[in-house]
Amino acid sequence: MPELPEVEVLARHLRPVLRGKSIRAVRVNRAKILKPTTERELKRVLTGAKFKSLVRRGKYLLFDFTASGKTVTLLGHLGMTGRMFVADKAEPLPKHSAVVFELNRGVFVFEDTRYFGRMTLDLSSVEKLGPEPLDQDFSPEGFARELKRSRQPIKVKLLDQTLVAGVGNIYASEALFRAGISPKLAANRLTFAQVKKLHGTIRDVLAEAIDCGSTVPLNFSAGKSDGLFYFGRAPGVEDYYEERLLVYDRAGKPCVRCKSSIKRIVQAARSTFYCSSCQKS
DNA sequence: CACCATGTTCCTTG
DNA sequence: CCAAGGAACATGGT
Repeated sequence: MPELPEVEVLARHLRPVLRGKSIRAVRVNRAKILKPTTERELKRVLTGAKFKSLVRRGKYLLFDFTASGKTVTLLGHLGMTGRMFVADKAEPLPKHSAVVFELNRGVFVFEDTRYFGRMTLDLSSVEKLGPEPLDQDFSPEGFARELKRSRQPIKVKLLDQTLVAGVGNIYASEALFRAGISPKLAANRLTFAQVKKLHGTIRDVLAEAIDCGSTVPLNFSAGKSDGLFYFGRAPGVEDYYEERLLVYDRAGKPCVRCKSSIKRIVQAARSTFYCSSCQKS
């Protein structure tokens, strides 16, 4: 599920749901998710803690709690398949519930089929992140400066979270298509005009995804439909939202702009989708 | 059985 | 120290 927009939508959903909640008990079903925090440590620090606030940074969620006068921060990351939701205590937990926080009312569940996600007290990953793409400090000039230092293909470079935080495999392809830039172009070969264009399309594509996700009725309770989907993917909402992913997972389908066939290539062991006619350089 | 999947980190190589 | 490439992590869908 998770690139920046999905995580942002999740944060907006969770904030009011967690307001006023305290942690009665912590259950850990898969300690690997806590790394490098230990199960003991997590329980010691968070049992009895009261939820204060939630901030998204890149694809990470930072939960602040107050525990015996002090603030403790819990860092969450959804990995590839993670989900977080608050449900009634009586509801059956999904199969891969890695960590379950029992609240004064209900349970806060971190579920992750592939267990690539994180729920930890170690905040070091967040310190390495680049600027927030939707904030002012993400400037075309700074972006250009960083791109100049790399010879990697631009698509691969966009996945580097120290360059800009929150862009993932789907929106990287989408932003490049909108900018008309080839995913294979070396980062340091982009013209400043291209950098400015890409800077804009990154912001646009992420902002639109957030808007779109924010208006989808959300139901994060256990079960299949948790409401967090990419553009146009939510079952039952096709009627409301036009398909917004213009290239991702559209190999062989006609380009929305020029009708030529969308290509799939592999870069850094990940799929890249693009239009070889609209994205020549 | 084969291949694919929204992400990050660790290890190696240059 | 740095950039870059590749494997590893674990499970499920097609």
